[in-house]
Amino acid sequence: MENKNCSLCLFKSKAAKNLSDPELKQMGNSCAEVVFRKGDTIFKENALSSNIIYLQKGLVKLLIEGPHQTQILRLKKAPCYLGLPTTMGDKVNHYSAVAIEPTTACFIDINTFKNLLKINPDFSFEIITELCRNELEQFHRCVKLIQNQIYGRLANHLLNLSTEVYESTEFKLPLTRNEIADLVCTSRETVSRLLSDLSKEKIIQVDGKQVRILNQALLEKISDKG
DNA sequence: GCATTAACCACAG
DNA sequence: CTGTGGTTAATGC
Repeated sequence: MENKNCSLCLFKSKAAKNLSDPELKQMGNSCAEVVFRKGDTIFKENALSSNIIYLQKGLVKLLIEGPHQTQILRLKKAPCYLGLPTTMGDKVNHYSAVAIEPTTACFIDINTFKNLLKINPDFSFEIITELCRNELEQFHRCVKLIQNQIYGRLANHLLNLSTEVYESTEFKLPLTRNEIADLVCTSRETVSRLLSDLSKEKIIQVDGKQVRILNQALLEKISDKG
């Protein structure tokens, strides 16, 4: 494994910007950069985990086995850390991560990471902030899934892709209809139907996986009231 | 009752 | 992998 020089990294996380040169060197010595193709598994549920993963580039889905089927927990876009809860919280992963676009990730040894948390409070502060933001997002998503109807949940996902992930009103769906269903908790058929309904209503334009949002205001309304 | 919502099944591109 | 149609169960006026 070749040692990385994290000081020179162009994709340094907000947290890592607080690390001193020696600390970055320490991280680089126990860190491996790995490139994943679309569909590659980054880490797997129930496998032993001894690394914190920092996503430099790319897009990832998090999956967990539910009682009936696989549940897509959420999408995560770089730059971000992956597997903090699952690596710090237990010895084995409680969920899997799969790249859904070409992705570059750094695997940081957990002991090195823990040590950096202990010796650099500014670094720790940023990590905690990221974790807290995540938890808030989870809470909102949870309530939305439970209380909104499917129209609202799907509209919410489309808006999320548009505003958070791609930052454009036009984008290519990174998931199949089936996966969208697993993410917003419905059936594949319903996703198909609702997408064509939204298209008939001129709220979005759909061509295969290509989507353009035509009426964002209305989509937001649907996402709220759902 | 009657309407709506959404899942499940089947079948065709 | 998708889109559609039929059927059906649950829920709400």
